[in-house]
Amino acid sequence: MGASKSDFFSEEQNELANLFKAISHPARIAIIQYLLSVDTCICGDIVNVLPLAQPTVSQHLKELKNVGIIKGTIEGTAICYCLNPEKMQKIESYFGGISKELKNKCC
Amino acid sequence: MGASKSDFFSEEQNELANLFKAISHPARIAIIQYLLSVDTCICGDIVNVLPLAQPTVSQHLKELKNVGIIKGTIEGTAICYCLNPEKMQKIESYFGGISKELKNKCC
DNA sequence: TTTGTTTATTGTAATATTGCAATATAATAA
DNA sequence: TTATTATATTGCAATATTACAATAAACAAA
Repeated sequence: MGASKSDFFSEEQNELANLFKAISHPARIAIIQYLLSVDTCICGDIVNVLPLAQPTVSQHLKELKNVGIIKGTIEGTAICYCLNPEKMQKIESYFGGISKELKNKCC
Repeated sequence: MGASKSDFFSEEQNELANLFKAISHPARIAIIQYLLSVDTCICGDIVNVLPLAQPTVSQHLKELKNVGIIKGTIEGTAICYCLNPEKMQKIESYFGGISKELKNKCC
């Protein structure tokens, strides 16, 4: 058989996996970096920054939005995108927690 | 056409994407959690913990090893697996850096 | 209204991932 | 040597992801 036995794993494990899947593509990393590089939220021009067609970028943005990594607010014809600081901090904490636990061990 | 225009993205972007891809599967999250839950490195019994066949687990372990998230040392017939604290801290720092930068902005 | 602009959705082809049976490899024990 | 045990590799079928052309939807301006 193939792909994804997610039923056998916990909801938490699947959620974490989905979160990391959202940032497991170079185009989506590039989107995050671009949103970081500009001072404010950005309206519109994300498509022009990436070497991908508009529907593809739209899809990538959707995936980032689905897991809460970015937020988009409608601004007339355009949509303004922003990184979600809470989510970033949550991911940081997740790995911080792992690091902390690992300090009590040795290999 | 399909899948992966990685040539158009930077090496750093591809590396980050690959790192996160390694932890974007519930089985691999489960492996990380299991390695955290035991006090020492674990020799062997990872296969018994997961609802997957031995070759599948072996594959998942390989992917985690490839990006440096776990380390495996040969111990007689078995192999002892450990999480790599340096890698965990590096990921934590990555998101810490993002969080820090986001504090100077507002949406 | 029509036109232009921006983003989303649909459909589909190309590619990648997942899972496992079968098999191979490597090391130890008898 | 021949088991036995533990892990890795191969090959392949099932499924998921990626990319984009075509189209749709939503809104503003003329």
